[in-house]
Amino acid sequence: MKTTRNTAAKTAVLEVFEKSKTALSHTEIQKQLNDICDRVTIYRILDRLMNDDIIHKISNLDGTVKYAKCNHSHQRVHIHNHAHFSCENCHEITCLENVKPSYIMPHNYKVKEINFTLSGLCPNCLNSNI
Amino acid sequence: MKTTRNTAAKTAVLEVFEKSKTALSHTEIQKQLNDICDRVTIYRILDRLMNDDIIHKISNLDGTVKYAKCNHSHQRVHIHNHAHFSCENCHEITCLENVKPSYIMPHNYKVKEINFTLSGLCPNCLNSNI
DNA sequence: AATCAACTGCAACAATGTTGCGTTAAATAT
DNA sequence: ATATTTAACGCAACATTGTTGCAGTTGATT
Ligand SMILES: [Mn+2]
Ligand SMILES: [Mn+2]
Ligand SMILES: [Zn+2]
Ligand SMILES: [Zn+2]
Repeated sequence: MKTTRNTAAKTAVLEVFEKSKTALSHTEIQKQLNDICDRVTIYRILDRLMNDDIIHKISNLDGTVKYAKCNHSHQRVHIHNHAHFSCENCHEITCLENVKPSYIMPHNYKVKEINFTLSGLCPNCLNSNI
Repeated sequence: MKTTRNTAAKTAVLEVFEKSKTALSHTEIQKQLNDICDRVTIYRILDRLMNDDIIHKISNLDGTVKYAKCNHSHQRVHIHNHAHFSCENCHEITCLENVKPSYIMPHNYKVKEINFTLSGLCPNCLNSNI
């Protein structure tokens, strides 16, 4: 098995995730890193962090892709079954760790992963009533 | 209000949707159209059809975006609350019109749209046990 | 300190989607 | 039927996002 190394760039990316309360896109991460590494390197770090179940990917209806830290990496069986919220006003994406959809599937499908994203207005934008 | 016109290209795109049982990407549509129009035109037609609630967009975890016909355009209040299934083997995406997730949201969020995509193996690929 | 492979930077590329603008052709009125 | 209006089109040019190959670098281990 391939071992994974702790490089300066990887540590920096992890710090950015640690500081952020919302999910981040590749571009947002790059800006916060102030070009301490190449953008290709960021893509590769994100891939590794996903493989190691440290972050997870969130794909939004508008096509944007963001990443967020997993708050359950300690669990033996790692499963991302929580929902995400995408604000149509401020475009922030947050994990709703406690929102887990229930649903009934037709037979003959094998479900391995789910992606449940809700969009609308987040508490912040709702209060400043647009 | 801007009126919408029935052009040859738009009719051709609609026929492609009519024939297809699964959701289609922009590229798949372009191939089936045999270059009867420019690819930019297809993008613009898709935008119009979405505005008119004739098709809807499906955004997958792997970043691919597909479109499918709405089977409920007749309803007075048009809402896309059904799930979609994305097969990790054949990459086909199908509407699961009868699968509608139930969930409990925290207060202070205003939900306007949901995107619920499940992935795994579709009935076809499950039977030919990969 | 030497070794080894994971990691990086760079360049080059592919895929996807957008915009501006001059031209074409639906829909409507004459 | 013909003229008018403007939605829709083709084309070129561009932006963004993500991928790949390869030579060089650096983290971890011995
Ligand atoms: Mn998670
Ligand atoms: Mn629909
Ligand atoms: Zn917001
Ligand atoms: Zn399949």
